[in-house]
Amino acid sequence: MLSNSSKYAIKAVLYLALNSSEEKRVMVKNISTAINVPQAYLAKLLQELSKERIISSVKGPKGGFFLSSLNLQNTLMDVIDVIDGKKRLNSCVLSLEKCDLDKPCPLHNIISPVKHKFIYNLQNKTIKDFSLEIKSGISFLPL
Amino acid sequence: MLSNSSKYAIKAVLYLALNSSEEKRVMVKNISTAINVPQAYLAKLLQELSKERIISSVKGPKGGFFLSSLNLQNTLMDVIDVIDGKKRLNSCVLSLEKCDLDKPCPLHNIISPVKHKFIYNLQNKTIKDFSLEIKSGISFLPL
DNA sequence: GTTAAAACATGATAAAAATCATATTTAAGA
DNA sequence: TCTTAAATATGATTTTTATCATGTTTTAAC
Repeated sequence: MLSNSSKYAIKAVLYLALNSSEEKRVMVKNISTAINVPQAYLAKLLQELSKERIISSVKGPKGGFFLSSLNLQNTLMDVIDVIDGKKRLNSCVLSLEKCDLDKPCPLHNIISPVKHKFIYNLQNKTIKDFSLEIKSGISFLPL
Repeated sequence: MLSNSSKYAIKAVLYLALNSSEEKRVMVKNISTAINVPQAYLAKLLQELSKERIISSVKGPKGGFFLSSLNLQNTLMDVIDVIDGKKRLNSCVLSLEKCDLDKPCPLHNIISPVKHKFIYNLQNKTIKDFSLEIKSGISFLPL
């Protein structure tokens, strides 16, 4: 469903949503220990996200990664799209090309409703929305 | 969520449910072309399922794979367990160890309800149930 | 301007998943 | 009993994913 890379990227982005700002940049090292993801690997992921303007960064001393208020308007689907590409999430559980409402595969009806809700949320809730939920104790970011 | 291997295995088992019987065995070659999966790879998967008694087989000429009436009582979860192991489906979307009802991760509430429904169906509907649904036109097995 | 701290770029390695190949065993049928 | 058709067993190869390593560029602070 989601690649490891996407999971890492989501965790990192949510971490930044909670712990960074224009003025308070965070460096890979700190993010990686906080969310428990190998540093060099995470660095690569963050660079991709940065290149696609999903997150922000500044080089040099006192530099690091952060989310601008514009970045906070992105969705987790934007993150996933950059890391996994668009196809992965949208394909049928059994990877059947021809599976659709008219000719649903045997697992379609079981999984379809959840998946749509899942995708709907991923592409409609902003990163800011998620961070607010975490701040208010509705959800959590354990390691 | 499901590995490619599991998807292949599920397709093969459902194919057998519809097209085989104690007397009418089907050989890998025919299954593989029917469900569009590489023959040698599928052979390996079927052998694992056979060893675990999820499906039945006889060697030699006129041999092949089939589902006994006992086999038809198995569930797709049995298939998945053999191919992917038990952990894969049950883990959190973000692979967070500590994600649970008490401390749900940000995606937990979005995906949890229907995932449970999915898993419930996988382990409670028999392969026979699925084949009946296909026979009655409720669901389909395209390629 | 020199130094140092950070992201950025690129590529090498390792591990896992998917795929292919080949020899062995079993059983039917002549 | 011999041949042949099938599954079975085993392992090699390829591809993808995950991980590691190292050099380059940018920028703050002195």
